Amino acid sequence: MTKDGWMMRPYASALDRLRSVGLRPTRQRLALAKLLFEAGHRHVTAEDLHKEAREADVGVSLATIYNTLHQFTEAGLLREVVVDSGRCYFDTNNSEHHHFFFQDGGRLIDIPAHGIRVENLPEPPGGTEVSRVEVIVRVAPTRK
Amino acid sequence: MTKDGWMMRPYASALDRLRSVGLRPTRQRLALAKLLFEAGHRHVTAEDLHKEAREADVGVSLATIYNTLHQFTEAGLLREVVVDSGRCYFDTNNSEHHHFFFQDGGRLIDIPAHGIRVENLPEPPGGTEVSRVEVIVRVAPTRK
DNA sequence: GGCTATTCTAGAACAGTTCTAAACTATTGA
DNA sequence: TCAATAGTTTAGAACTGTTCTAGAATAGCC
Repeated sequence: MTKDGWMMRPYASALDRLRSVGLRPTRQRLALAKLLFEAGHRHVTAEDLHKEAREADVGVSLATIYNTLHQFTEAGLLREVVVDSGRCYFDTNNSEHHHFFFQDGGRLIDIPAHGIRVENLPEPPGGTEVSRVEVIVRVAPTRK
Repeated sequence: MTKDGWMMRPYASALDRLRSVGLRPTRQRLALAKLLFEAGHRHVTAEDLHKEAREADVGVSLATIYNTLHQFTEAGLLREVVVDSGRCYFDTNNSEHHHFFFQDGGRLIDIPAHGIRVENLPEPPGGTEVSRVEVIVRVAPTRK
């Protein structure tokens, strides 16, 4: 009942990813990177990831989940998406894009950048510069 | 040092507003409506409003602030704006528009709807309909 | 191996929000 | 006018998601 079921270099790309941003590849960070990045683009909350880690028999404390998510975000591996006060989503897709957000259920879906065109943006207020333009399309079940 | 400094019908429009959405005009709701709507467009958090109420010598509990903000939102008098996980803003401008958000300090500024054009929006996922399109332009102090 | 800086952890602390049950108040209608 | 009653307010407890803390564990280096 241990870590030996895993193949020889299961963390290869996770390892590279960590190295590339200068984060020491610890057991926990490797496991989380693997969960986060080896399954296509994802939107996870800290709790989601914690649960997944537990299910994958990876011992990681919640505090470490938070630390890691923030370190990854700071390093540019993740992007924080705010759509819901009181819950924080992290997006493994760090290329330019936007989101559909399901009001109920709280699910997020990517909209590729070319799927939306924002035009005619006014100048940012004096002394500031734009750090990101975020479009959130809130959707709800069709009522009829 | 009391409520007698106020002119004869200080709540006239607040009253109308409450009546128009079918909310019983209580002392607290009238006072909050006055604070919210008689000073141009505003973005407030529950705490902000609570503080203002205290400063205006209006006795209102925090629970009532929350109740009222939600009732007003439900009634369409306010709009909830999510830009920051763990803090909730309410916007007294319920016409179509978007926002600049100052990352530091957490200040919000309206961008009139005609100041931004969102085009080329993809269809919402099956079974859902768009309930709102929100554009948040995050800005930070120019660093040089 | 041993040393040191970094990382991890459990649990406490914290912030913002919601809940609860009891007290209060506006409205109705006799 | 005065109850009756349905809606509202309140203090404080509870809850949720997140951050902090201080000690234990670990990675990287000699």
